[in-house]
Amino acid sequence: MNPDAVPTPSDFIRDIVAADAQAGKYSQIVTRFPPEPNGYLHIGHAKSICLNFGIAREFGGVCNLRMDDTNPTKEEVEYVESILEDVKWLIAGWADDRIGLKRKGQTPDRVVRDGHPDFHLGAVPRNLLSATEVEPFYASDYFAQLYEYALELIRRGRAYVCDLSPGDTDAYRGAPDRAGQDSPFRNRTVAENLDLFQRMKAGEFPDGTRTLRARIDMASPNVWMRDPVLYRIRHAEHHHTGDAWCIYPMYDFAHCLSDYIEGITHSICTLEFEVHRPLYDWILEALDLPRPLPHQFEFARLNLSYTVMSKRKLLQLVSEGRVKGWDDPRMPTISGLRRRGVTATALRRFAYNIGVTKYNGVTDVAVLEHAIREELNREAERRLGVLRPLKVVLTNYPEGKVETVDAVNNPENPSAGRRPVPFGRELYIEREDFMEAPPPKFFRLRPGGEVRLKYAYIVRCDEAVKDASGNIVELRCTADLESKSGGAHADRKVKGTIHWVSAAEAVEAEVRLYDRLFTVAQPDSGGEGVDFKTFLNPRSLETVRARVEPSLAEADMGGRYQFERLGYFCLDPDSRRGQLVFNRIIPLKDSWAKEARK
RNA sequence: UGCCGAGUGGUGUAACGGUAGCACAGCAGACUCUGGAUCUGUUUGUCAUGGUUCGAAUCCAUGCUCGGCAGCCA
Repeated sequence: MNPDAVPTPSDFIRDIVAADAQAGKYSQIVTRFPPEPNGYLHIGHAKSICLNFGIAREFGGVCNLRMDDTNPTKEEVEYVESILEDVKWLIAGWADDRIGLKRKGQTPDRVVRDGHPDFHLGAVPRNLLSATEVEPFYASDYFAQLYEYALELIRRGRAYVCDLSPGDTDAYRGAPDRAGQDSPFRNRTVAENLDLFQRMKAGEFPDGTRTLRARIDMASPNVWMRDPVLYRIRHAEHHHTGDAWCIYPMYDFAHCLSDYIEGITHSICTLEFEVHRPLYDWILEALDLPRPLPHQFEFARLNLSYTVMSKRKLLQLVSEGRVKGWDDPRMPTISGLRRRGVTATALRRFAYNIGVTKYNGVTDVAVLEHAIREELNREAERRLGVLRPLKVVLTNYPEGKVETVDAVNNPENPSAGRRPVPFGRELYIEREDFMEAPPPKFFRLRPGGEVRLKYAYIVRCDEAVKDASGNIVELRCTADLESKSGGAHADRKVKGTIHWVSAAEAVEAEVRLYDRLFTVAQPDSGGEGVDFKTFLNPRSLETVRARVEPSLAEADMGGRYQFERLGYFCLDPDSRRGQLVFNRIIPLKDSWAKEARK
């Protein structure tokens, strides 16, 4: 089954888009995904990507990828590149024909309507240009146009240059339940504002000495309407525009106008921007723009149990070395999940399953895990691998004899075929599949007990050999030579079946076993002054030397395998020729673990 | 204590005045050469109180609870 063959999603935002499309409000639906390149994308962004690109594909529209890069001091090209890669990976084969990009280096076209400036820059039609000729949109590509819009706002008496210091600006703003006070610079003349703003741009003033502010209402119950800052002075190098500018627009000013310039119809963001919506609309309306205005809609961001989602916290984990990098397989980043082996289709299915609402809840990470297993169970070929090897000698099996057993590649998909696996006198089995004094309902090997070796023989354990300190180092067993799988007398039933590898033929591999990064469901709700890192799981990564069946020596990067009875695994990029490194994507559900806890 | 928003089983989400459903999780069982998968059954819910209505999760009122907002961050 195609994992994307799910019913068309429905939610309150799609309802709005559908109604707008129905009413013929727009010639085309245009959404946008606007990350700030100040960190790596995480699974919360994946939710947003699935929403925005999903709407684009369902309504025959486009979703522009835009870098929201208006703050030079926090943004870097490394982040731009990772964002591009992550988005492309996540939408590949699904909505990659809907991504809105622009010609490299292109900036908005200038149109003058009724003497007022207007700018437009739409996405380049697909297949018109090759991948090397296009790039994402950048808010910073609109700095010149935004500057013109700012001048227009000043001319209309809707913006002014304010000389208040940052501290005074705060003080004048008042509090949520206390009106603010007008800035003493609020009533400067248009000419003076124009002059000052141009000089701000020219670099005449140091950082923090002046701002451009919207002239709205210092007594507004919505603090974002209390003459919000539109431009600040920052003599800083910008990753995309270099040193061309020393004034930079604020989010609220840049975002709505970027949306407008690109012809966005539905600007979908998260709940915390709800209080900014009046400002979003105010700016666009104050400019009296000639084309249809974009509208902002808000949905609840994703919160996942047992992890953290804020870029600030993820950055902290990276910079403090708590994880190996942004793409550490334990990270909820898209690159981390990708390296871990999680597929894009699983992420999309997850996004579909959780839905879109305005309720700010916490999604159980089990929902994600289920989406991952569901696909992998269907798709992944099975292999035999032993994570913690315990040697087994079949005392009645001829020395030096090697036979091959016939193993099923994927019981969920017969067309995946079968493969030969070597079998011999000396084997490794999983240490935890043997217990000297097992509890009830332990269906694996025990002294005197029998177990089926998957695809091979039923064996009985005769003796557990121990070293001087009492550790079990080897099991001596006898095989029922009549019981070989597929053989004439194979139908004898035993309660347990375990996996194994042939000692002589198995290859060694490093296997990285990942567990949740945090020990508590909500690490960032620890209460006052409790650092989320307190709850870091010290055992989130365990590395073992495993033995895996020889066919895995040819495992390919990007391949995903189920090691039978254990979980799903994929090759890590750290692998070298002859040095396999596997990541455990996710373990199989383990109902024995549950039983054992009782 | 100003403004904005949200409350449906353990979690997430449907039902748009007409049988409260789905998914995940849980539990019980069947089946199984993966204690996987699959199948069957099943526990648990409309924040509260009033009102409108033949009928309310849905409409109205009041209250309660939770989240967001006072960056020259986004």
